[in-house]
Amino acid sequence: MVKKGYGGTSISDIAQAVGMTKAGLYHHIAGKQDLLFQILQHAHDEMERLVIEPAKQMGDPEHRLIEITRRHVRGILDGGLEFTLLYRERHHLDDAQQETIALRTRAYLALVGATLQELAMEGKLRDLDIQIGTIHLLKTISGIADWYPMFSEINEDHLVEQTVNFGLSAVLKR
Amino acid sequence: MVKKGYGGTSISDIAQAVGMTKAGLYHHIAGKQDLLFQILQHAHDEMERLVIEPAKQMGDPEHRLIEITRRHVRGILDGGLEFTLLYRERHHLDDAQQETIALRTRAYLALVGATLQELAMEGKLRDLDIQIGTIHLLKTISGIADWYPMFSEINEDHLVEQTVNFGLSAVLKR
DNA sequence: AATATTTCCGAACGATCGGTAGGTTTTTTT
DNA sequence: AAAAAAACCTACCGATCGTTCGGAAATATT
Repeated sequence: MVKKGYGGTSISDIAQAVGMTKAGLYHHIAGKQDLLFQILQHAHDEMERLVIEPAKQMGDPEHRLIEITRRHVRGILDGGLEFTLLYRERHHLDDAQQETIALRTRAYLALVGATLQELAMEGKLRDLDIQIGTIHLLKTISGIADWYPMFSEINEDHLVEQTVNFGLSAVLKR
Repeated sequence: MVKKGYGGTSISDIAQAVGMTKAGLYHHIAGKQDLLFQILQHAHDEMERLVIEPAKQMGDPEHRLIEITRRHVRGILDGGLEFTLLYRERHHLDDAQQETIALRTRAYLALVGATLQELAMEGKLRDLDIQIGTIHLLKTISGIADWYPMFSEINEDHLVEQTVNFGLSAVLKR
């Protein structure tokens, strides 16, 4: 589904991938739409466990921003968050499900936004629009999931550090 | 198709959108797959006309980078390049078509990469991996198409300048 | 060993998919 | 005004879609 999209992936495809029949698979899922919802919920669960919670422990906003970037990129590379790619298929959900996902996404955005705000008050931030900076920062990170499979010769640790530097340089005075 | 994806958009949907029947539409297109190919080709045509050609006229690499960013973002906001979003549906094409699109994409990437290389030789570039920096830069820009519809209250000129600053700060010593 | 529960499958459903054949209407060319 | 070409439609094709049902295996519980 990551490769071929929601509409391009049939229930038969999924069933075959897990070594089952369609009917057998339907004993475990409530439907195709709900499967997508569960996947997105799981992705957010992992995001909170591996990125948000650890980051919230950090008092210093600069270190927090570095930690968020590092852990988020690492999460994508480890494949655990790769289905963040399915986030863009959220329009296939019903309104209530979309709202649930939107809330969790906005919470993550707010965390990064608040961190930039703190940095601004410490005088460490460049003269930039915090909202736009926040989104650009997160797009740079989440975008890795889009292109990294095509450039897999790049060393993972190297990519993590380069991304941290790229993001920090973009928003911090340095 | 931008909203619902290639697989999620039927020929009937498209026909209805242009006020025609399926059979009527088929008088103008060779098939669904070829329609996607033509759209991507057109997007690249526009990209070359509105972004690449003007940028190639500029001798100074810093001004060239600014021009590329400004024109690419402007192109997205003007909607003419919005279907860059369909770029991620390229796996629905056959191998030959995919290669054609990949070549044109790589050419754009190479233009930005070469510009960063020039900046490096002028000593204006930060200590960064040019390949990764290039991709991050272009992801920041093209990513706008993903989220701007959800934040359409942001002023367009403001977004353009903020994006130029974000990108330049990320890669240039300043 | 008997029973209950979970897991899975074969077969089929109505709906929709991309695509086509043949003919009618509209427009352009002469 | 006649002829040619382009635009468009109705009706249908086989294939596949998501989903369901009744029952068969397999597993767990007693």
